[in-house]
Amino acid sequence: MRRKAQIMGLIKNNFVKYQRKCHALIMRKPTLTDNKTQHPLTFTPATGGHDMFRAAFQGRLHGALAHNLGVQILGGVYKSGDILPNEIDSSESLDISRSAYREAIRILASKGMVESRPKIGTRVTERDRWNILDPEVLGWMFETEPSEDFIKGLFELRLITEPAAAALAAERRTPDQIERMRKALEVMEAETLASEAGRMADLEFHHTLMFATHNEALASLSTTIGAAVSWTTRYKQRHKSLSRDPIPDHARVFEAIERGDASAARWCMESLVRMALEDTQKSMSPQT
Amino acid sequence: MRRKAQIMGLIKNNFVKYQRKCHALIMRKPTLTDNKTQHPLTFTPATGGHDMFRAAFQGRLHGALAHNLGVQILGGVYKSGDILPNEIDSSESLDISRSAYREAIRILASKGMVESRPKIGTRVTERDRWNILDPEVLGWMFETEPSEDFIKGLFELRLITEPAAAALAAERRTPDQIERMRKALEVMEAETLASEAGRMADLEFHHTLMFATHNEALASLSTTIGAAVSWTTRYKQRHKSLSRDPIPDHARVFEAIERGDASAARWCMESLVRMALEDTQKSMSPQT
DNA sequence: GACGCATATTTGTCTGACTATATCAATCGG
DNA sequence: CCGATTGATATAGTCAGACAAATATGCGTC
Repeated sequence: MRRKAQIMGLIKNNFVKYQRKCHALIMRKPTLTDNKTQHPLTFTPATGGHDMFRAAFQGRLHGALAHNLGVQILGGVYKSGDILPNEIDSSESLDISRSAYREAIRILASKGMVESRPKIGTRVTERDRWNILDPEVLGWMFETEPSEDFIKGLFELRLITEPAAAALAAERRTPDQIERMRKALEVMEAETLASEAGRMADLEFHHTLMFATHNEALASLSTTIGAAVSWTTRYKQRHKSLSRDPIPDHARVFEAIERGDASAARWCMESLVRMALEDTQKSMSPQT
Repeated sequence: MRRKAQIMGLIKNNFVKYQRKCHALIMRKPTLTDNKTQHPLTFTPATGGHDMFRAAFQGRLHGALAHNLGVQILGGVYKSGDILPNEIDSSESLDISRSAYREAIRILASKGMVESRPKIGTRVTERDRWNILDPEVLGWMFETEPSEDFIKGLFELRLITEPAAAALAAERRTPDQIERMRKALEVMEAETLASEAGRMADLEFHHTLMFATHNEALASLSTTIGAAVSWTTRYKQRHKSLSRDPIPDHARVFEAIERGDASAARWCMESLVRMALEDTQKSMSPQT
């Protein structure tokens, strides 16, 4: 194995030199960079680009493709049971290599959205099998206006988990976590939710809260829900100015947690989420 | 661009032929087939092989590798912040191609467990960033004995979501779903949880229940939790025979849902989960 | 009519080369 | 002496083309 590699290396080196020469002679290198500017797949952060998500595929081809395909599937361009064109055709028509295409498909497959088998192709799975709680998938979901039912469902989930989590957090939080939440709250007060920094602080607040439950599964769910919250908040903002100031609600939750009052924390959080749902619904109903 | 490729292709083709010749001469190709029979990665379904999960990577190399790496990461072989050996070395030492290795890494990356950047390598991310609610990840988790805290956390999550879901299901279930739950219950009664079929019926019961909430997010969470339930059940079984018969609990939940009594459904479900937690804890404590 | 077998098609795997990118060090300018 | 620019280097990312494996489909045989 090694021996082979060595020998091949020797042979190759000379050839590569020749190749480079040809390369340079035949045609100025298109550098791929100026090609990329018009590549149909360059990830255009149309959504504003939360760092959290952008990080996942900053300019990586397979990531961008997975994103696009994911959005298309969620948006109904490909329906459950549809079979995408085979790898050769797909990669060719997208003007990318088969490897890149395959890696994109692997990403989708790992989120349960497609399933590929030899001789069959790559099939979009049933909707109830795909993993919509994956933060990335959730992000894709919000690229196209998600259905009202879906958003309602999301809030229902928040309404179930977050109050319970707040109660647990009130019992288990560490002083350090209280400090972090206090800081986040201060930032929120200063910036309001209209700014990116304010939304980030909101996210930090909820995330720290979930983390304070010292429950790994719950914390993970938080990351997801946090993502959703951030999306809906943005969504809400876009349609009309916020009708109520959510800061007092947050402050009440915080105080309850700080003094370790579990049932108060639960109750305040429930009211907070309910308000948020109301706001979101209000901002959605006009265009119904 | 095209032209370049063509010309290079011509030049290369001849070279490649020569290369192959050398290749063949220097060392017989191990045909991969007879190599594979003893391939260290052949997925041995040590866990018994739930169809649901096995389907994800039936013999696929990248799937098996993702599985192995995933288990190793979850098991602490690679810690957060560790950087795995580079792609060339890894794929060589595993005796697989770089593509297969890369696809495995993509799977892991899409679950948030690793993050790879040029010149840095592939780094294991912070534990709180990985997506433990992904059904596959959860499955991997149970390959090595998960920590008691983790299991407790999982049950806490069940304790939060399932009663609420039962209440919603009581209000929204369709006749069809009642029928499916009844059937599942019957199977459970006939087979008990000791058999595979019985466990499957249990899973079907919970899944249908979650589905009956007509809440997509909740249903997705159910798939995950269902997976967890099935794993813990198996886990429980392995250590000692079940101490209590869980069928009556299920029956009570079912009846409440059938007659649309939301608060009863919530209450019965809560008691069911609590019992299950107790059983699981009992079967874990001995070896503490 | 049922069962086994060939075939064709599609994903899966392999190989090797090249590109892009980001870190780190060294060098140059202030 | 310090800082910014630049270059070297190592690593993931992309590409291209071949071959292997799997399996649904259709054919042929019994």
